[in-house]
Amino acid sequence: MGRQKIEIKKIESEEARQVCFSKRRAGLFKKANELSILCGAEIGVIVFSPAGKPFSFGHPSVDSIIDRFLSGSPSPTTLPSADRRMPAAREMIVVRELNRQYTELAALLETERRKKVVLEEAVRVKQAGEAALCGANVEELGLGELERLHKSLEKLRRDVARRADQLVIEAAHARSAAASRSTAPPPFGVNLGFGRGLEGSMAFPPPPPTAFGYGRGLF
Amino acid sequence: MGRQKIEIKKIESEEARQVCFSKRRAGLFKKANELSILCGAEIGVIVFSPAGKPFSFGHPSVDSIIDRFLSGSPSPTTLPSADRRMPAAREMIVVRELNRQYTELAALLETERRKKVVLEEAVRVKQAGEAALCGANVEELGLGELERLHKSLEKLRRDVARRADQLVIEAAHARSAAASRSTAPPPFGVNLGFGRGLEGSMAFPPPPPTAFGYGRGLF
DNA sequence: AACTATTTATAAGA
DNA sequence: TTCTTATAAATAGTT
Repeated sequence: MGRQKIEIKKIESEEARQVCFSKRRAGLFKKANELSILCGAEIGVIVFSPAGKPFSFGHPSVDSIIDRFLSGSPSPTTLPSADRRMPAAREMIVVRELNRQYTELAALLETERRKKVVLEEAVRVKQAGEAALCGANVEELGLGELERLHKSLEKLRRDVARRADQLVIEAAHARSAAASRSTAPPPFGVNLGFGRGLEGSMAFPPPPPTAFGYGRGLF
Repeated sequence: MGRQKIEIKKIESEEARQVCFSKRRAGLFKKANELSILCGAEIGVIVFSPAGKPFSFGHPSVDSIIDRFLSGSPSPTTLPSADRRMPAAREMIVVRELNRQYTELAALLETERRKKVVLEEAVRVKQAGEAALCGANVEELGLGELERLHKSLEKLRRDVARRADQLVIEAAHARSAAASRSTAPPPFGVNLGFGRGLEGSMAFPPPPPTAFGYGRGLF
């Protein structure tokens, strides 16, 4: 829906995928909100981004929707009753092992990501700085080159300043960075992240007056 | 969206409301499906019609989404409500979910590592070129180095601006950028003995065998 | 993040 | 409910 029709298949470009995800998630939540208001329906939407970050929309709240759904449906997915005998011992060990590996991997990933950021910065600085640092021969440059160099230097200067700030911050929060990673402020009344207690119905500007049984009560 | 614009407020006519609900529910599910495919996101949508009838869409399945959402949220209020049903089966689901997350993380880590390799290569190339050009060694971009670089860049920028004012045009100085190359993707595979993370069950298009995955048709 | 050319979704009507 | 159609919305690609 835009400049060109696209095929509905996985977007390969990571960046494009992220952009598309943000746009369409917003669109999806808007649609859900409109449906709940227009038709007095109760709706819950949960989305995990490709990176695994959870987003949710709920009217009146995601949890109330989930509760209603679970209590109303006798869980059809559960496997045949084949493992009711010895659940605890072995299972617990496995769970713990999985948890351990998970944590380990997560830490590793975090480390790699930090390294990557530094490397990316290094590449950028080198790219732009190469000409600058080695350009003791400014006197030889023409006007066009000078203008271009000037622009890139402005940008580089900002980048470097930002990078310096980042390093200071990273140094301070290197340890706690893995745990709390909230980045975006709540666009509208939806949950961003795992935090509880902030969800609810007030999804868009006009909080639905609701004359249909469910209030905006958070339940 | 149609013959005329409508205000987003509750539709009074019962019939019109029902029609609108059907159309928009279909639209919402379609959007959810597209998002899950395009962006590789996991999505669950639950809708209760004004009459109280439940509809759901899930990729890979509503239940897996709910489970992931609940297990990811250390909430004292939500976990109990979902946990009071089938303890044994839930354990299994948790294990599967952990395994799924593990696999996902491993893939993510692999992606990051590959990127890092490419970046390292780029840095090496740049380093060689730079050393050849001016002998400067900026490999370790610590905070101190960045500060110095920042200062020198500011100065250089001023010099350039001044230089531009003189409008001295001389011979152009062309310099081609260093090329970057990609490296071979090393294999990566870790998995415990637990089959697949998820039983791609009632999903939308992926598992074509089963009927269309949305709607649980209770009541 | 903002902008548009297009594609989609959908409100009415049949 | 389903189909059609005029029009409002969403959004892909671009900047």
